Amino acid sequence: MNNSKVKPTASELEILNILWSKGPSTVREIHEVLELNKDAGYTTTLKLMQIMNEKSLVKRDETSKSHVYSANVSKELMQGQMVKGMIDTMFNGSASQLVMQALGNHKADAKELDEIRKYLDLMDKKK
Amino acid sequence: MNNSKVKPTASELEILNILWSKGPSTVREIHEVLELNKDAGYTTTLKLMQIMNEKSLVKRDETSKSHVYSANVSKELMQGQMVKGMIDTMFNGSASQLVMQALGNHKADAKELDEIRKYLDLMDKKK
DNA sequence: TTTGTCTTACGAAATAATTCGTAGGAAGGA
DNA sequence: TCCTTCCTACGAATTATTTCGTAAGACAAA
Repeated sequence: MNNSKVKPTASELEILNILWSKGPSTVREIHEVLELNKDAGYTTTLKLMQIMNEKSLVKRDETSKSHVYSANVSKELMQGQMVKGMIDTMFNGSASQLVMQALGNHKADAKELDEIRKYLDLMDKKK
Repeated sequence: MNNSKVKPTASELEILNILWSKGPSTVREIHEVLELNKDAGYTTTLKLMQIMNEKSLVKRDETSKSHVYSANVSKELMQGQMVKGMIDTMFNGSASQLVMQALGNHKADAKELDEIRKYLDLMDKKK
């Protein structure tokens, strides 16, 4: 039940991303997706997922012969952790600095900008 | 002169941060700052900075006995790289998703929100 | 000059992360 | 049953990162 502050490595994050988008999956299924972008052996993927299980990043259902893994941390939580880490180490603790950097370099389209504006208004009203 | 896409490790990033805020410094000076937060030997810091020099993350002036190091990548560039990496790996390529996550969890104060709004307007006008 | 202090360079140990080979068991078809 | 295929577990090799011990030179004070 200990779960706070686990930092996934880059490889682990790739796997989590697949689990978040596909939902519960076997090692084989995950591996097939990974293979599209990089090449690694099947047992490499397996091992990685076993380690993630030990770390409680994922949980697994051992009912059937092929274990079924699912993410044990939410994408939102992990996003939050990572954004916070980034703000702390690279933006002197200022969320808005990060926001401006993000907007500056990756021109969101008009629709996106609008969403953000709405979001800002929403936050104002909450006060 | 090859410099694109160097990824600093966590330790290297700590050093870069110090260089960015203090400007050109000797190993001794950097080490003294690092010591405030963690404990590591002097030669550890030295080695790290030598490696960073090889990677061209920093450059050094060997004129005096104590070499003087300075950052060889701008903070803004590195912030950009890292934000981009984050957007790509964790936010499906959407900058605004990251922005909202950042705003959601780290309530920027009213003044900050205002800055962001101004920034958004600015971007609109640019179009 | 001799000694103590500070510096760099170098190599290698310690630790962390990734990769893979091999063994053994389950399941299905011939 | 016997063979082939697929699965897990495990241990160890490989690679990356961090840490530090030691040597050698510069320099200044005694």
